Order: sequence, then structure tokens, then C-alpha cells
Amino acid sequence: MGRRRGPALYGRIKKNAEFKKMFARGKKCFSPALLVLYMPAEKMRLGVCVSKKHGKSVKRNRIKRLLREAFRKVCPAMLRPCAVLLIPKEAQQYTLAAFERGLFAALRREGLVDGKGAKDVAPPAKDGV
RNA sequence: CGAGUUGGCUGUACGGUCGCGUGGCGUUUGCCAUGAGGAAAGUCCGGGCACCGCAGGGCAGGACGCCGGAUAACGUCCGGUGGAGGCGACUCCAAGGAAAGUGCAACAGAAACAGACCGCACGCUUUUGCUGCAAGGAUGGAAAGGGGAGGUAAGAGCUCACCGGCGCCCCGGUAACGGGGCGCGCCGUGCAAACCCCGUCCGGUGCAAGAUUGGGCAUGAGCCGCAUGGGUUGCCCGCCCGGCGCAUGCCGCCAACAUCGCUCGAACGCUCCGGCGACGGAGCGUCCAGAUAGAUGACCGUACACGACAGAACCCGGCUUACAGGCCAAGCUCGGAAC
RNA sequence: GCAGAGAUGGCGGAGUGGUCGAACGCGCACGACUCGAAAUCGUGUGUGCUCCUACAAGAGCACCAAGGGUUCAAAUCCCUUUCUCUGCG
Repeated sequence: MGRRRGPALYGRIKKNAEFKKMFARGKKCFSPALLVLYMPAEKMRLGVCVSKKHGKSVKRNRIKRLLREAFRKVCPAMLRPCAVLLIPKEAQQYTLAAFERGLFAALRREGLVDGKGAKDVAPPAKDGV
């Protein structure tokens, strides 16, 4: 499946059991825009959790894309591989900048990311490490 | 020119860098192709497909309901009929049966399968009651065909013409129905989106359906049941029938987050033919998402009416609902101006 | 995705088409009892608009998720929409 496309930037969390494990044992950190759950893992992995409370399907899809894009931008700055679960908070509007800033701030507080500003990381020049 | 009616189309576009799903080539980097909607929605109908007792019968239940046609089918669509609304183009209508039966019509009112409260009037009586009548009043959503003329003591289809109703006949139409004639003084309110009657149709469950693998074979003993039992959509008849786990040996496999179902189809585009039309037929051409925590985003540039509602989940045909703006057709209707 | 159930005062929850703004219970307010409180008993208690009014009281209309329809009459029957809940891997 995805692995034959060469070294992708990050893998995805798919199994329901994994989600349950993340909720039960993952470390939590908060930011105004979203809640981040993470665990150490062999490679970078991402899961998003958007419920019906956030809106109808178009809105939910939009939120998921923004979360993935924010993670894609922050990902190269990560110091060690983790499995990360992103849960947005309910809001009137969801913007990429808010998610990106929130995610970066939360990860820096946990020491998973070096201290440079989030905006400098933006173009992930090459994806082969 | 203004106002309006009906039907239909479109609903950001192009380029660059990075990123995502699927398919192909390479298989080290990567490259190429392709990638949401008219409603994908609500799940309100109708099918296909799949499985279920082998699906047979009856009852119950449900849906539909002017007529004719289209269709795989429909509660949809088309063309008519009747009714309602609009000056009109046109729009809307669950539109069979109330003399098959049952039921309901509260309150008000004298009376709502039925009549006399007020009233009107001749005569008797004259405080009042008897008798005749149902025009007017009053109640009500509904009051005994309608409103005129004659008639009468007062009145009444009592009589007459018109309208309405019912029955019969003739003509037109496939039919619903329309037109005309004759007869009957009129047997009668509303509700069947109350039960119901008549006609037509329907087995159930739904891709979380289901199929493949998850073990197979052999041997051994055990437990439950052996029919007043179990299975079978709600019920009855009918129909079908043993089930469960354990130990040992050999082969197989690591397991559910798998594979298939999963997208070529009542498909789409163009042209021609038949039909008023829905639609049908023929020819040529095209391949157009198949995800499974669920793929379309970020940034930059250009253009403009600055982009609405909104995201496939087995697939089709409809209905309903949401929707910024733009365009087209019928050159259709009304009003104004000019000629 | 598919299937099903429901929405009635502040809350729970009844309500065969007809005097239904709507039973009943919990609340809440006031009163009685008490030295005071609890318990008990009694009374009252929805919202909005209009009228009237210094307030209170009173009168009328509308509202049973929203919008239509059938009916003389709808919380109830029918259709559409919105929202909530439940089951199925």
C-alpha cells in the first residue's frame, strides 16, 4: 500500500485499538486550538480525531486537511519519531495558522521540537532525511 | 422599456512549487495518467444484486386510487378530463365509493336518521290553548334544492320558467368526460388523510447483505434432546431436523486492520428516424473515483460577475429539501411608449 | 452506511379529533402548624403580543419541535423539514 511509495514523511494511525491505546496511555498537552496526544514510536505517525460536533462532513474534511497540513509542516523539526493524535477544539473558525502555531507550541513545551519558530520550517525542502 | 410565466444549463478558470488516494511503468531516486455532486444530502418511494425458512396456501398488515400512455419498476414522468386560483401567459389538486354496512358531528340550537323556540294565519276560544304552515328571525361549519313569478287565510315544488340534482336515450371520444333531448317535484348534510367497501400491487432482510480462508480427515468417549421438542416474517396450516464442545495423530496457517463483492452500467456524448410528448430504435465514438480513521490541501501569480449549497461509501430511476450569482430558450403573457 | 424510536410548562411525564393551556409527580412562591426549622396540610405558579392600568388584577389572540394540508374543529390524522436518542461490524 503506502509503503511502496518510498519513504513517506509520516505513517498513519488506522486501527481502532491504536486509537484506544493512545487515549489510554498517550501523553497529553494542550494549546488554545487543539489537544495533542503523543507516544514514542518507531517512525512518525499521525492520527486525527474529528467528531460530528465539529460540523457536517464538508467542515470535518476541511479540519482534517488543515490538521494534516499543519503536521506536515511541523514534522521535519521533530527530534525523535512519535505517534501523534490531534484533536481540535470546537471553534467558530478553523485556520491553518492557528493549528500550526498550536501544534508547534505544544510540541516545543514537551521538548519534542527544537526551539526555532514554526514559520522558518515551512518548506520541507526534501523529504528523504 | 417595465413587470411577469414556464422550461433548461452553469455554478470559478488557467499556470507554477510542495503534499494526498488509486492505477500503470520502473522497482534506488522516481516518472506518467487520473481523482466528488446537481443535489453526492434527507432515506421518502421504486428496481437491480445478495442471502434467508426452500419461499407453498390462507388470514392479518401495508401502499396506491379521475382516464389513457411511458417505463425494469414506481407513490415518478407525459398527454388529456374535471375542479380551484389568476386580467392573462400559466399554476395547483391523495380527484374511486357516503342509496353495502358501522361510527362520529362536542358546545350552541326547538330540532343534526330529523322539526316547531320566536313567528305567520283562518276558525274555535279569546288568561290561554287547539289547529294549519314552514316564508322570515335566532343557533350552528352544516337546517330540509336555489333565488324569482303565480298562488293562498297564512304558506309550501302546491304550480310554472331558469339553474342545480337524479334516471333514461342519442351524438362525439379508446376512456375519464363533454354536448343535446325527454322524464321525475326532488329519496335526503358533512367526515372515508374514521373503520370500511371496490380495484391494482407487495415474502423478509439488507453490501455492517453475502462469498473465500479462519481448518480438514480419522479415532475415542462425554453432555443435552429423542417429540407435549427445536427451526420457520406477525399468526395458522404446511414444510424441515439432531445439536454441542473435548482429547490424540497427520497435513495447513498465523487471523481480521485480509481478499472478493467494488464498479462497463436500464452508462455517457453526437447524429438520424418514429411519436404532440414522456420515451423508444439505429449508427458512430468514449471509459469517467473506488476510499475503508475514509483520498482534492497549502503557498504564489493572472483574470473577473470575488465564488452559494455542500463531500461518493454496492449501483441505478425518481421525489423532497438546501443553494451567491450568471446564462439561454419559448420570443409566451400583461402594461406603457413610438410607428 | 443501514435500520428503528422520539420531541408536550423550569424538570420528569399522561393525554380515545370536541368545554385542553393541557392530568399527575418533582420543583418554586405564599400561607397554616412551630420558639425556629424539617415533615405535613392548603393556595398559587408557562411564554409572547395587544388592550386597559401608577402597579396588581382583568380581557382578547397565538403557541404541544418548525412549516403546510384534511376537517366545522388537530397536541392527536396525513406530508415535508429540523433536532435528539438507540441498535447493527
